Amino acid sequence: MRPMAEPRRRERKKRQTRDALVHAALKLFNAKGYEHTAVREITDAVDVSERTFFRYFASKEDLAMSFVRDASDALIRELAVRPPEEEPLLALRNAFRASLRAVAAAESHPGEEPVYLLVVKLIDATPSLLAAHLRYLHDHDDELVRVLAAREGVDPAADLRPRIAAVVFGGMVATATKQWRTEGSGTVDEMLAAVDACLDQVGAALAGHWTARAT
Amino acid sequence: MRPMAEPRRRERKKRQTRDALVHAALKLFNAKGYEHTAVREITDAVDVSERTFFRYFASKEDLAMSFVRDASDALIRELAVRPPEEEPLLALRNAFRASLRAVAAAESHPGEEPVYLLVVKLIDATPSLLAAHLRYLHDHDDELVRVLAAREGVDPAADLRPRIAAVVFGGMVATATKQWRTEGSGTVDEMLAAVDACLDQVGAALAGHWTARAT
DNA sequence: CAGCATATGTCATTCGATGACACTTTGCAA
DNA sequence: TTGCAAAGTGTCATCGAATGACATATGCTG
Repeated sequence: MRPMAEPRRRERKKRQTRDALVHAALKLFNAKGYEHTAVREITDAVDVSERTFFRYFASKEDLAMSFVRDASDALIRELAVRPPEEEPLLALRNAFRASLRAVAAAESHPGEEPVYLLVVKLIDATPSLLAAHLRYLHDHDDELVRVLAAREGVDPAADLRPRIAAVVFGGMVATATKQWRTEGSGTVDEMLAAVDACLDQVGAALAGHWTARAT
Repeated sequence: MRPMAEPRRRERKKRQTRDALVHAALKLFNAKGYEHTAVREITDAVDVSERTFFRYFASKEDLAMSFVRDASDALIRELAVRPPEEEPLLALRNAFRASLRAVAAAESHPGEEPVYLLVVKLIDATPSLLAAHLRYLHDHDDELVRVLAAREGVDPAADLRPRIAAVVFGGMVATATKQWRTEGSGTVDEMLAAVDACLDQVGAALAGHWTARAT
């Protein structure tokens, strides 16, 4: 008959090897860099065949992007539960804050650096991963757009505003990440502060001429 | 002694093979898609070795990105010569208009579809190229930031506004391109109109709640 | 246990990319 | 003109990512 929620050993083992692959990969990536880590090395560390790796992940890149997916999903979820009174950009800001905290807290052994921050730094330091990340954002802003449009009761197909808000917000996060990477100690709070700083100046950056002044 | 600007045959031949590679590649890309075109096929069409290809271009991707580089450079140039009275975003908009027109007019035989538009469509339709394109924008916004900051006389290191303006503008171009690709006939004028439409709504998208209304 | 579905392993192959080395062409100078 | 040095190119070998075909092993269900 049908597989019918075939639980137990099989499913557990799958999750087990998957986790082992991710874990081993991350360890190697952080030790010798993404580019200089062969898939072979990852699979050797877990003792599975190379072919198996590509049954779990579409590509080496895909493995690294799994964290991005998680974070993106978390953002969407948090945005969906923000109170409707909050204006779009404030809701995005708060949702980002909540999701980043949640993702950083999850899957990180206390006392150690949050895994998610390691991944962010890895992505930012690896050209091909950065490209993949940007494309992910570009490809998945539709979900964000949907939620934003629903919150405000507008039609996402006819109204450009939700899409624009999502794109601008994404751009600010990307910009803030760039700043965050090059200065400071790389904590979650600093990241949030950087995003806030960017968002706080969007209005000023787009309106009229800029008056010379210290920031 | 030193090479000392050794011009003539050598340089001409180099440009010749380079152009031949680009031309052959573009033809093949548009015929069977970027992914399904092997470097081998390109070099066979030009009758050079595969190794030579990689002496001209760092990668297959790099060849496709050469057009993006040209367009980006054109935008920077146009922005630099915009009258200082124009506000930053208006200057960007006008510079984009001018550069797009220039790039589309260049290297396109009259009567045919501008080469540049073909490339834009190719990039947009090819995931890996889209990723590369986004990364290019992300990596090269510093140049745009410098010019913007210089125009307005602010310090790009201390002031986030030029960077934010550049990122937002880039986001709008990307968004407009997405729209442009999915609806309409894909002309230069439609592209410009799409960018204008996006830019015209940035203010409304970022401020307060959205009132439901037809766009 | 039998029989099935699924997960995994093995093998072969394609394609992008890079290093090492030899050969040819071009430019320059004695 | 001749001869040398440098730049350009070709050939060969190799690596890594990714995919298809096919066999094998493992867990699931009756």
